[in-house]
Amino acid sequence: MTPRKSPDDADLEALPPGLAAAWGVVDAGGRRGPKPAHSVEEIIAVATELADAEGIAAASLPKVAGRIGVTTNALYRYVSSKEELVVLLADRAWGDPPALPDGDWREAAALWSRRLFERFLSRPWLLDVPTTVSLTPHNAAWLDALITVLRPTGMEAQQMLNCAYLLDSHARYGANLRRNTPTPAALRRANPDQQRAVRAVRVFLDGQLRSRDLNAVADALENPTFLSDEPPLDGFEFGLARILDGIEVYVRR
Amino acid sequence: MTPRKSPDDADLEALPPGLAAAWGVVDAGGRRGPKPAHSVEEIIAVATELADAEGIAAASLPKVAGRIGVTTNALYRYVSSKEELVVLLADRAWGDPPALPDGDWREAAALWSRRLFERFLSRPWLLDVPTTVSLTPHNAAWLDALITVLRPTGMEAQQMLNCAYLLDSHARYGANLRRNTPTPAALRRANPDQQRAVRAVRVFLDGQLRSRDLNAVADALENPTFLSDEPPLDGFEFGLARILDGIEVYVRR
DNA sequence: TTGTTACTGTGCACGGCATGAACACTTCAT
DNA sequence: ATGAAGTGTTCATGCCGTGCACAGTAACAA
Repeated sequence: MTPRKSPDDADLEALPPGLAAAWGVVDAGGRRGPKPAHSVEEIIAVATELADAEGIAAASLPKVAGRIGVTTNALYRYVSSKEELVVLLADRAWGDPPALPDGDWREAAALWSRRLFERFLSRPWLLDVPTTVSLTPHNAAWLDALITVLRPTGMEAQQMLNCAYLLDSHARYGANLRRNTPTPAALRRANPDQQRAVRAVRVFLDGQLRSRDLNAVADALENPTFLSDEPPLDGFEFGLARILDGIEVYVRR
Repeated sequence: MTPRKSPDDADLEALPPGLAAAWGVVDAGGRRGPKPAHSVEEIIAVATELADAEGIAAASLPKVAGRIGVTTNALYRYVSSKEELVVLLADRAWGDPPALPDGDWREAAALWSRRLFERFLSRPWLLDVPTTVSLTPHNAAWLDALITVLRPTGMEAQQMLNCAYLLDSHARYGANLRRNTPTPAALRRANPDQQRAVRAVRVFLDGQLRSRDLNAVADALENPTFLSDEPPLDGFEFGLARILDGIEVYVRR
């Protein structure tokens, strides 16, 4: 099931760090010596816990190792570098793509983007992972799911990819915005200090913007911005609708 | 010209690090003691050089200090933390927004997004700056420029902001993609090692994708992806056209 | 059985990073 | 002139990722 290194594979050395590992392609080594006491899976799981709890910076090698009960350097027996660990971490965090209805590409694409958005909301640290290695298994599975439902539109492969980029980009950006700007509801739930901080930023920015004649922005920021609580009006859904409309225009030639 | 701290300002302590500094709001301190031998401007300029040359990681406090000819800790007399420096760095890198034609909102918005895209291409490290502090002066000026040309569409302030987010998001994502995936032309210019690396990735991914029945993706990747060289066909322009179409549909109700 | 070999986890070490605290020195306000 | 405020340096701490030598262990070869 899991592909192994074989002579006809391209030179694995030339691949960016983590790529081969993410796809499960590793020279599985002989079986001499002590059995490893742990596993890459365990390491990823622990790192994920840490990242979930305190952000990506908390998933450092010393902290992961400490929680596993092992020296930092022992991790290098499982993972060739920090970067590789992060790639594996990110791939795992994507998880499996949702099942998409076929028949209505627009509805399917909307669902795809919403699910992705929610993924990013629930694992905000995923937004902090640099996206140098583009395609890893889970990641690719998401992409495949989307392209599959887009095919009936008759678009070319290129353009389907570009549509996927649009929807992915939007989900990321929206999730990032929401992370930095709590919704009114979340704000009401927040502690007084946080509420005061948010208010301070608003007041400060309004003052600065107006004093520099950036009134267009100041006006737009007056009522709390991106994500209101009601889905049909919030920024994510608005942008999603625009993107889908734009694609629809294109599909209808 | 430069606003100073005054008693009626909101509590500056509650603001995220760098925000107040970015807007030039600082308690300007007495004028006792030795004159500073350097300036925040100089520090930012040096840090920008370093970031331009070797990426954001090269703009570390020791390196900046070293190049200025001063101890690392001396920088703390000008900047209260690394984070603040990065915010200032990013704001400066945005630069001034382009002049936009009025009369045709669509053309203006397209121009805005293209210019932003180019900005990100020429300063890729800007994509690595976490966007926690959203609005800084240059940044806000860009936003203001766009909103100003969108106003004639009659959209509400909220929706204009959301459109700005769409265009910003697209520019960022596109620039990031291109950074990781050289265009065919750039690839031809690259050295043999890089060419081999890119080819290795392509071959590897194709193999992996097909062996997992992710053929939709594999097919889409067959011909080199996002950004071809000819503007009307590349991924950025495609996505931009979709977004603008989507906005146009909305504007025409 | 006895090496030999490959692999494990540990200990030690390094250099880089952001940042804090004490200090000597300089300049201006009083 | 004196003292407060502000400058840059020195010393220090605690993180981080990573390389290397080592002792131990388990499978294979003789």
